[in-house]
This record gives sequence, C-alpha cells and structure tokens, in this order.
Amino acid sequence: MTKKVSLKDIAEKAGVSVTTVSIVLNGRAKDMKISEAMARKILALGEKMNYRPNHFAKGLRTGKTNTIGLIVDDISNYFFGHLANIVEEEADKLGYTVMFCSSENNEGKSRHILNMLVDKHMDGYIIAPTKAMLPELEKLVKEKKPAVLIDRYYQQLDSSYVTIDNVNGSLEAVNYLAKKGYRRIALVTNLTDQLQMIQRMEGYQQGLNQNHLQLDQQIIKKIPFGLTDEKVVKEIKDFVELNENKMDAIFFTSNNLGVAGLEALRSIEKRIPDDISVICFDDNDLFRLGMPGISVVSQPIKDIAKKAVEILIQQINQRSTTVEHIVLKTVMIERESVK
Amino acid sequence: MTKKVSLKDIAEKAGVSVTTVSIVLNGRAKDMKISEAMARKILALGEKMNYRPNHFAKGLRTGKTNTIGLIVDDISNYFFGHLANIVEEEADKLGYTVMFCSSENNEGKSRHILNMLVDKHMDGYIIAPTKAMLPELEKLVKEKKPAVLIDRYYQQLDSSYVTIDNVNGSLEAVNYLAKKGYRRIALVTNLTDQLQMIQRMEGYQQGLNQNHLQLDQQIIKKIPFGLTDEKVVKEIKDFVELNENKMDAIFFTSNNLGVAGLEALRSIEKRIPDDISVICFDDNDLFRLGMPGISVVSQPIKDIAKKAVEILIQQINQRSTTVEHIVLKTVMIERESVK
DNA sequence: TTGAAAGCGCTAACAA
DNA sequence: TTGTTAGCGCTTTCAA
Repeated sequence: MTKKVSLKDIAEKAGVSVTTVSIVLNGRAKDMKISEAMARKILALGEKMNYRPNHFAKGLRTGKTNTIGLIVDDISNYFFGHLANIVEEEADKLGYTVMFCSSENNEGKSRHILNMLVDKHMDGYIIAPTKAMLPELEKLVKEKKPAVLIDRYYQQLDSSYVTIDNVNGSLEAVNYLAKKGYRRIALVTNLTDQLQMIQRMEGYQQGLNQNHLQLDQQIIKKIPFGLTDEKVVKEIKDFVELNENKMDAIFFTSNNLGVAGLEALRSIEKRIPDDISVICFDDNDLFRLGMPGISVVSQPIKDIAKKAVEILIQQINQRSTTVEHIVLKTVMIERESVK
Repeated sequence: MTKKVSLKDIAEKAGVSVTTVSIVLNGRAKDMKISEAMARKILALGEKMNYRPNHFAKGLRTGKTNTIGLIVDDISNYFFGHLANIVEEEADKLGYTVMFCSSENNEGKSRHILNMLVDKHMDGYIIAPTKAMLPELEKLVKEKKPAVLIDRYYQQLDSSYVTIDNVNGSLEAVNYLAKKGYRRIALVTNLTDQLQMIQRMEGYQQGLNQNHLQLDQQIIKKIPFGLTDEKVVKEIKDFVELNENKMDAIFFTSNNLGVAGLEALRSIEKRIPDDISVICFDDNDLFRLGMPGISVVSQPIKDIAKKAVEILIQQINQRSTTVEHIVLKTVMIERESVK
C-alpha cells in the first residue's frame, strides 16, 4: 500500500518482462506488436496496482520532465499574474506543469533562478528576460533549448518571442491626449534598458513629434527598479509637486507605476481628470473600476500567454528550430481619466 | 562544452573515485575526513568544469527534489498572487523552487493537479485545499508527506495549516457596520462548503446576533464557483436590484466578490457610500486606492506565506511530525465606503 | 512477439 | 582517508 509500484512489480505479477510492461504502459503496444491480450492484461494490472511512473527514472533516461519554467518579474503583478494563470492553464491541458520564479528585476536573482531552472531540466522556458540573464540565455539558445521570451526581448538573441507593439501603443496614447488638447504630457517610466520600456518611450517621443510638441526632460521621470512601493509613490509625488505647472497630463508606462501614481496623486489631492489627466500602459481592476476609470493601453494578456505556450510546446515536440517573432496589438480603452 | 559534466568526468580528471568527488561536492569533506588538499582540488575542478549535479539522478537516489508544490485557487487573484510571491521568495532563500497549479476551484482539476505534483515528487506541499482533493490529501497525511494547508482546512484532516481568524474578522466587520447604525446588512458570499467561507458566514451571523439584528435570507446571496466574471457581476447586480430597499450595507466575503460587487453597483449607478455602504473581506489595490476607498478586513498575506513556508521546511528537514495550527489575526481597515 | 541486459548519474554501505 | 560496488526505476538496443 505504502510502497511504490514499479514496472518490475507489474512485470512479476503479469509474468512478463519489464520491457513489455514499459512498452505497453507507454502506449506503444501496437507499434511493438505486443499481443492484444497481453496488452490488455498489463494495462489492467497497471490500473489496479495504481502504477505511477517514477519521473526521476524517466527523466534520467529520457531527459524529459514535462515541466516548463516560467520566469516573470513578479507573479503578484496584475499583468504577470494573469499571464501565469493562462500559461498554467494551457500547459496543464497539454500535460505540463509549470515551475515559476520571480526575477524581481534583480540581477543576482535573475541569473540564479535561470540556472536553477536549467539544472532542473525544464523541457522549455517562458521568460520575461532580464539583462543579467543574457549570458545564460545565449547558452540556452545556442543549445537549442526550447524558449520563448515574453514582454520584451534582446535583439542580439536569436530567440522566439511574443510581445506587443509597444511603440504604437504609446503613440496612440499620446495622440489621444494631444487630440484632446493636452500639450504638456508628462511621462513616468522606469529607469531601465529593457526593450518594452524603451519602446514605450519611443512611442511617446514619436507621439510628441507627430503633434508638434516639445520633448521636455523636466517632465519625464524615470524610476529605478527595486524600490519599495512606498518609495515609488514618494518619487512620483515629489516629481509631480515639483513640476505641476509644467504638466497637464501624465502617461504612466506600466501597471505598477500607474497604481503608485494614483496613490501619489491622491496624497497630494490632485483630482483626476480635473487637475490632471492620466493614462496608463496596462489595465487592471483599479483602472477599470476605480473612480474615475483610468484610460489605458491594454495588452492582450490571454493571447500573449496562449501564443507563448503554443510556440514553446511546438518547439519542444518537434524541436522545430524556426524562430517565431509575434507582435500583438494593444487596445486603447477610453475611460474617465482624461477629459 | 555542450556535453554535461558528470561526477565521473571530474573523478577521472582528479584521479580519484566518484565517491570522493560526490562527498566533496556535497560539502561533506570534513565529515568524511577527506584531505584538505584533495577537497580543494576537487572543488576547484568542479568549479572549472562547471559541474552541475543531475537532479534526476540525485532524485532517483535520494527522493529529494528541492521543489515545493503550491496549489492555489487562482494565481491571478490578488490574495493568492501575493501569497505565491512571498512563498517563492522564501522558498528561494532556502534553495527551493516552487511549482504552482491553480485549482480553479474545479473538482476535476483539483484532483488531477495534486496527483501530478505527487507524481513529480515534491518535497512538500502548500495547498489551498478543495473538497475534491480530500482523498489524495488523506493519503499525503497518512504517508507523512510534508504539507501545510492555507486559507482553509478540513477538520478530519490531521494536517498543519495556516489560516486567519475568519469568524472574528467577519464579526468585526458587522460590528463596525452595526455601530454606524446599519441594520440591514446584506451578505454576498460563495456557495461552497469551504471552511473559510463557512467561518466568514458564521462571523456574520454572530455579528447580527450581538447587535440584535435579524438574519434575513433574502439579503444573503451565495454565488457558485466557476462562473465567469461577467456572470458573477450579473448575479450581484440582480441580487441588489431585487432587494435594494431591504439592505443598507453589503458585506462581500472575498476579494473577487468585492471587485465584482463594485462593478455591479456601478452598473446600476449605486453610489458608495451614499446609496449603500460596502465592506469587504480581503484587501487589494482597487479597494485601497479606488474612490471611495473600500473598508476591508485585511489578511496578513506576508505572514501567512512566511509561516507556511517555515512550517513546511521544518517538516521537510526534520521530518517533524508535530502538526501545527496557526491562526493569524485580521486587521480592519476603515476607508470611505461606510459612512 | 517478447526478453535480457546495459546504462542514465548519483549516493551510501561496506571494504580496504 | 579513499575506493568498489550495488542499485534507485526506467528506456532502449539487441537478441531470441
């Protein structure tokens, strides 16, 4: 009862060799021309004895784990949490479980967790990459390990990825504000060289250009990663207070920044949209249901996740080496934060 | 370069046996009285050759995976996402990775994922249990596999758990409303026999009693699990519209219900707190920063997660069989949703 | 149509 | 202080 049932146990009971049992239990009875009767008997026995294959042994032989590794910035973040949810759901349908790690956008941890996952022989990886992972990622790519990047990618890395059109998303946001007559559109983003942020910044600049607005460094705030939530709020608060007469709208380039931004604005009693208008990259419950609702550039999270899993599993199964670059569209959702 | 380095490779290079290498690389050189020089040499070689132990082989021998399984309702949920984040962080500090699955409060999936995790030999489990898992859980407990339940537990299961004082949390919420003069406090909860919900219901009833209020089934709504978000909103909307003159406040017993509730109330243009007051079990960004802020009974998510990991790892390491029952306190946070 | 045997990489008992 | 060896449970030649 308590002892684990192995192939050998079944083989003994059935009076056959482990080989035969292995073949049958792996559904290759037909291929190997095992007799119907034998196959049925073994299958029944496996069922009855509640045989569960030993993944270690299997893995040791085959190198397969049926596990995919997921690395995100922070699983408690709205975007990544929802993404992880779909990834797990899709993976589960295909018989995979997922191991997740949060990089926390932290150099040390980034490197370390990817190594950890590689050591544990994931069959494939879905990764929101970090600069510190680059060497490891290059190794993965060189060894043709299945991997799909999400949210951002690195040009020098010849790897599949699924992202969104960040430039255009930002551009739309700025155009939208400009059309409403805003001329002094502030930007709150992260201090980083991660591509998605660079691109959102790029879209912002293009937007200003298209609308003949001057880029003003004074109303651009870049917040480093790794600060506590309170710190971020404080930074934004100080930034707005210092420059309030120089801005009439603020564009937050992420979920997190937007949430912190709302908190900051509230703390200095700025009313949205009366005192200042707000728009944000990424959606969440607060933006959707808070008063006022916050206009956003939303990402198709479900599609991103599904596509990433799809591509990854394809790579795993067929060892297809075609590198896929998927760029999905964002959707502007107008709410009440811009008047 | 591309070939994996094994103990044997190192042994050959060092001119010793694999045993010696194994011992040294596992940090047991001192115990086994391996000579300093030898140890240093092997260590250096391991480093240089970039040795990475094969987890399959190790697992096959030792049964250890250095992985813990985490089962939550839904990783994209605020409560569980934040919980998972801390679990992963704490586990990582101790050299463990975490495999997560969302049960989605779905019978079939519940059973299936627990089996999947067991098959993959997690060293331990942190589980928000579901009724469908009960047989499997009993087996786990009987076999003394390290496991800690969170959020809820089952009386018949002699297992460690970390929860909060749900009864008292609800009681405080009702008392708070009653003190403010509310007499017709509606309840929106889930149709389930999960303990945390039963207890929150219990606290609600006690609260009514203590304040000499009548329990009125008409203003109690129990929403089944598994509905789409839209469906939940619809249910709440209908419920409120049908009974609006019978209620002056609503108590939502979870995060999800609260969010859906706000959406429902907005859709029928009920103003909080002018038309109706609202209080919710669980906190989140929307409640904290939305206008108006929603008063909540908040859970100490960090403490729950940390405690769960702590207990679990203790069990894993010392195979301590002492079953621990931790019940943490909730904190009422007053905001503007009750006037 | 089935079986014997090797071996994946590691650890631990036992020997030396 | 170090080495020999068996074996964890499985898959896969190769042989029968």
